[in-house]
Amino acid sequence: MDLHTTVAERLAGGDQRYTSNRRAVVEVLEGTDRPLTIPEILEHRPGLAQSSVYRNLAVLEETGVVHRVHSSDDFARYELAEDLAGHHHHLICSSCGAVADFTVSAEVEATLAAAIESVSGATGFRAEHHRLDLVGRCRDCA
Amino acid sequence: MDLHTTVAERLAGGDQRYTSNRRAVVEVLEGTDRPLTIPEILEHRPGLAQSSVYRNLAVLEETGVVHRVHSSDDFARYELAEDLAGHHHHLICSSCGAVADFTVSAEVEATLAAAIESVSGATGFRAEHHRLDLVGRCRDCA
DNA sequence: CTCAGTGCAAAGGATTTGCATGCCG
DNA sequence: CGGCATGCAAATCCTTTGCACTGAG
Repeated sequence: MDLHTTVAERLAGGDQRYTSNRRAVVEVLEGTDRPLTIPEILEHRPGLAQSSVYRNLAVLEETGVVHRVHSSDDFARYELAEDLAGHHHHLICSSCGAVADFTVSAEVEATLAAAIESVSGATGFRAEHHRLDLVGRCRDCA
Repeated sequence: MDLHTTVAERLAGGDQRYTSNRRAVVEVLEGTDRPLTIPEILEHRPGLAQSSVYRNLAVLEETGVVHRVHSSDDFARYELAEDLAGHHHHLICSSCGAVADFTVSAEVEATLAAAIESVSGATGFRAEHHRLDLVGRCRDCA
């Protein structure tokens, strides 16, 4: 299924429109392999108003189209939701806040999933998903 | 080795003093099983000045005594560094931002460590540590 | 004495919101 | 037409900083 069709349907399910501004944001996120900050998104589409990007990302997050990532700096980062971009993890630079994607083998994921399952049952916490991040120094900051 | 002795030494190593305000912050973090926000720390020690807590937490973080945790809300949370409080993971509520601690078995940790090792080699990223978080709804928000 | 630490108040800065306008449905 | 989306600017709010004062060494 086409990404934009899926996004349009997901927005429609939340009584939201797939406007050109929202499509622009999705296209920017579609064309990258790491989460982007709002300033970075604005660099890709200089015509967009900052406040609209903030508002549209909020709508897209509520609708399950994008996902917000917190790093070590003051900027929130956004990426397409996992069911749209695939399950992956993040390398987070503790110095500059840069974030890159990476994946691990299916066996490791299975081990994780099993461990998480047992934790959920024991705590009354209803897990939606897990996050495995690597924190360290990126090549530039090393 | 006593916690406060260790903290004092670690601060001294960074040419910092272990003042009563800093000790108060460490004592609050010592007496909890989850990361705390600055407002929460101030509730435990109403006499402290907010700006001093911010500044002291910054010093304690640079010295490797405490660790900053980002959640889903706008508040940074702080806990004792892993080598002081033990390696653990976080349950993060996607609704209210609450954070709780949990641990997984040594086997799972070993699997993770091996997977992380291979990723580090492949990317030029120098990993300092990993973060495995569970995101979902806490009991109150479920 | 000296200088890091402290407290108060003011400033910073990412993010949010009010309001008038434009556009999709 | 009606209501959501948009853009600009102003407001929010966690966090940081300037500055004068205090206290430990």
